[in-house]
Amino acid sequence: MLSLNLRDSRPIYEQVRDGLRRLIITGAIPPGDKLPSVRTLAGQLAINPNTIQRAYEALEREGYAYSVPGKGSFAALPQDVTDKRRVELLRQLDTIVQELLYLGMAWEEIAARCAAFGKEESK
Amino acid sequence: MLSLNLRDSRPIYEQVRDGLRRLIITGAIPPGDKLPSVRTLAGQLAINPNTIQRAYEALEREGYAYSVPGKGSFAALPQDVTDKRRVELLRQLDTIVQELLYLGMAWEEIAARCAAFGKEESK
DNA sequence: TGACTGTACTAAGACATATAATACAATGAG
DNA sequence: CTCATTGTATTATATGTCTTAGTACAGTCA
Repeated sequence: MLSLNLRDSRPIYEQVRDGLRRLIITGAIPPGDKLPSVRTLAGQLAINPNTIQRAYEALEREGYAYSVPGKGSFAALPQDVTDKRRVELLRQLDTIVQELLYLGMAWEEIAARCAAFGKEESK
Repeated sequence: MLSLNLRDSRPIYEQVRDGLRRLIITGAIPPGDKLPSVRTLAGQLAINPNTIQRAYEALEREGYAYSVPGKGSFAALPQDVTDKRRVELLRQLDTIVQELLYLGMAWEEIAARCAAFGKEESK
């Protein structure tokens, strides 16, 4: 389900956060479905529950999940994702596109890559 | 020339690296031109020379700069930028586009944003 | 020669990360 | 109600990274 690279320089809680976000985005965890409990996921990944909690807090700040004490944590609806996340993604997109252009890649080629994802989505 | 946010969680050497990379990409520092010396830039930014050196090492690994002992550090030519950087950027691009699509943004809109940069470039 | 350059190394402190060990309130099945 | 599970909070500790400080050495060039 999730994989970790303990050698990676990135903090574990970021890897968990990005991994879960990806599972939600790809639909592997449908909106409204329950995420693994803090203790369960910590056991599966063989890490501390506090680290999982930190990843869940981050996902909740972004709007990708919400937690209910006594019940569990759940995947949120796309509509509930905060606008700050959208703005941040666009900012990152601009930076990457600008550097790719500097490296000699044509903007048509970059746009085509985005289009390919769009058509993939509608299958 | 460069600005730092000491409150930011990001390490200073990463801010310096990204800032210089941006100056090179945008053409503010043309290929072949000399970058500020380790000690000079450290003095201007009021930080330690070791921190600047670390940023320069990173830029050299990416291919955006090269250093010559006794002479200085210089902006590299785009041709010398490693292919690994290109692949890494495309990987990041895919991840961001996929998340933007999940958030409901149309791929035409994303492609148009890339096109806007492309036309900006040709002015 | 002397002033500059990049580079290397050690030591110390500040800070983030991760673990460990508890504790508490809310939930829901029995 | 009882009890296991849930999220959440707290404190303490160990480790690694980041940054500064200080020093040193070799190459470049006026």
